[in-house]
This record gives sequence, structure tokens and C-alpha cells, in this order.
Amino acid sequence: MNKADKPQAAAHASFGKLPLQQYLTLRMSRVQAKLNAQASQLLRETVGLTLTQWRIVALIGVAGQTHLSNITKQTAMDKGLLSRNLKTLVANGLVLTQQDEADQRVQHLTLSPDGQAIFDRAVPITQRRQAWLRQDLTEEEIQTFRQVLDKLEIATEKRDFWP
Amino acid sequence: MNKADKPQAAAHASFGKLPLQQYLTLRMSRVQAKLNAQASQLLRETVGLTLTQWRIVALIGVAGQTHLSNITKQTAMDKGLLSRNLKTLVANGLVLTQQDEADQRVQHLTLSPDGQAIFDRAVPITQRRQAWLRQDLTEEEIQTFRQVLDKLEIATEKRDFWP
DNA sequence: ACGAACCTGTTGACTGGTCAAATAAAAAGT
DNA sequence: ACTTTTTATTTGACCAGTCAACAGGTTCGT
Repeated sequence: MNKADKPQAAAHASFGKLPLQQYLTLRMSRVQAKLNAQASQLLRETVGLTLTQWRIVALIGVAGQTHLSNITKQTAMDKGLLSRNLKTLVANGLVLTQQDEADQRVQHLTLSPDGQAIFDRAVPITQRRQAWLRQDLTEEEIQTFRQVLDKLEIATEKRDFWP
Repeated sequence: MNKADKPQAAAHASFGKLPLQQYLTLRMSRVQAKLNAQASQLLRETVGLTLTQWRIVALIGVAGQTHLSNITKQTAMDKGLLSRNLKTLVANGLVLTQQDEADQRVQHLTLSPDGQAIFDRAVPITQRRQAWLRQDLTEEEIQTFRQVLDKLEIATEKRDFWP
């Protein structure tokens, strides 16, 4: 319902090569947004956790025992955020904390029986979703995808790309 | 300082095949977090926009003219969020709005001269970043990466994977 | 032509996430 | 020994994002 929709659209021929719409990061963020929405809904309906809470529980679950800074590294989430989320998990009795004797700073985190039960219940659900997401992907595609993610991650770490 | 560190770690042999650490979504979200942090910092330092604001400006810029629901679709962001962000962009004089005559609901969005100036300044910066991110990627990798993103996106849309 | 369904955009209340500073403990350097 | 640096976690203030409800406007079915 509109006339000429591209008055200055011509200007973008001058972008050199890379049309903005094809920025990897923009596309990633859109897909990610949809994936997150889907995962959040699924987790809310089935186990009553937020995505962040689930990730904490999951990481403790697979490790058997960890501490916060470990989770920080594995997720690249804000430590403050994790600290707060953890607090509610502890308050809800899903996670147990125990001070390290040698190093008074670190708290060891383990799942309580309740936490373990939720973990055990959620794992097959999330696996099913993962399988669903992979259904149309070949092994090669997945492998390349992982490889690209790795390279992108590395590229974010060396930050010498700008003075 | 701890006894058996894997009392329940053995349980994960029973996961079937997919170890939790390899969930595509978990790895994606970590990389995405780092990319976002990098982009946000860059944009803040160079053009003084948040990532969301930049994306709105960018999408208006490339289209020449759009409307909100269009941006909603392209980014999968919340329309409320976009509406608010847009309001501040309009208040700051970067974006101009104009009611559609035929359809009174839609507002056409264009960049003001100021907005265009910022856009023109930001584009090369973001392109440089994109190039940096791609530096270690081959064309095939990028293509496969895109393809996987597409398939994942499609998989989030048909939601019949769970009763 | 009339109501139902639908689309566009806004608002409010609330939750989640970010940034930066603070606290506290250990490790490293001198 | 003692300052400096690094690491682990917490806290506070603030901003971004989500959900759900709403107000107007359009379209479609009968």
C-alpha cells in the first residue's frame, strides 16, 4: 500500500560488498531470539524454570559440582545476574552451596535431591528439542556450524580489531 | 578438597548421545553474548547508540523507509520494546515519522539528516567489524552457517515438536 | 453492511540483564 | 612482611526485554 519504497535504497550499492541485511550477527540474533523464546516457553511449561535458571541447574548437573565463576565462563553471562539467579535457586531448595575449606572465596554448588529430580526430568525434554532442531541438519552442517561459532568466539576475544 | 567429584557425573553416560555441553543453543548463546557485548561497546564508543537503537536506525537506513511491524519481523524483537526505542530515536531527532494516508495505522519511518549522518558514519565501522569477524572464515563456512541458521529458524516456527 | 477476526502500534507492570563499584580472600611481586 | 594484582562473589542502580492488555484501524465472511 505504498508507492516507491526505495528512494534512497540505491545508496546502498555504495556499501562496498556487504549488505547490512547479511551481517552474520544480525541474522544470528534473530534466530537466537526465536530459539530463546521457544526454549523459555518449553521450560516454563514443563519444569517451571526460566532459561537462565535451567542453564545454571544444567551446568551444575553435568559437572556434578562447580562454582559460580565456572558457570560465568561457560555461559558468558553476567556474574551479577548469575549470582542473583543462583540465590533464588538456593532459596527454592534446588541447589546446595558449600564453602571451600582451602579457598574461602569459592562456594561449591551441587544439586539438591529436588534439583536433581528437576534436572533428570528436564534433560530428556531438552534433548528432544535439540534433536528436533537438528532434524534437518546433516552432520557436516553441524560440524561446520560449530567451527564457525568457535572462530567467531575467538574473534571476539582478541579485541585488537580496533585501536 | 573434595571427595569423588563425579558421584552423579556417571549418570550422564545415560544421556543417550547428546551431551548437554554440546547443545547448539547453549553454544550459540555464549557466542552471541560475546558478540553483543563487543558490538554494544563499539557502538557506544563510536556513535553513541545502543545495539537496539542502531539496529532500528540501520534497518530504516537500508530500507529508506519502513514501518515498525516490518522491523519487528526482521529482528524478532518485541514490538513494545521497539516502540519505546523508536520513541527515543524520534525524540533525539534521528528518525522521522509520517502517517500513511491509505492505512491510518502505519507510520512510515525515515532517517532525518542527523540520523542519516549517524548511519553513514556507523556503516563503515560495522562493516569493518563484520569483515574482522569473517577474517578466518571461508566462503563455504559462511554459506553453511547461514544455511544452518535458516533451518534452525524454520524449526522454531513450526512448533509441533511437542504435543 | 455488520460483526468477527486481524493488524499496527502504544502503554503499564514486571522480570531479566548490564555496568560498575564494593567486599573479601588468595597469589604474586618486591 | 607488605603492597599490588588477581580472583570470586555480592550488591545497587539502572536499562533492556517480556507479557499482556488495550486503542484504533482494516479486512473478510456471510
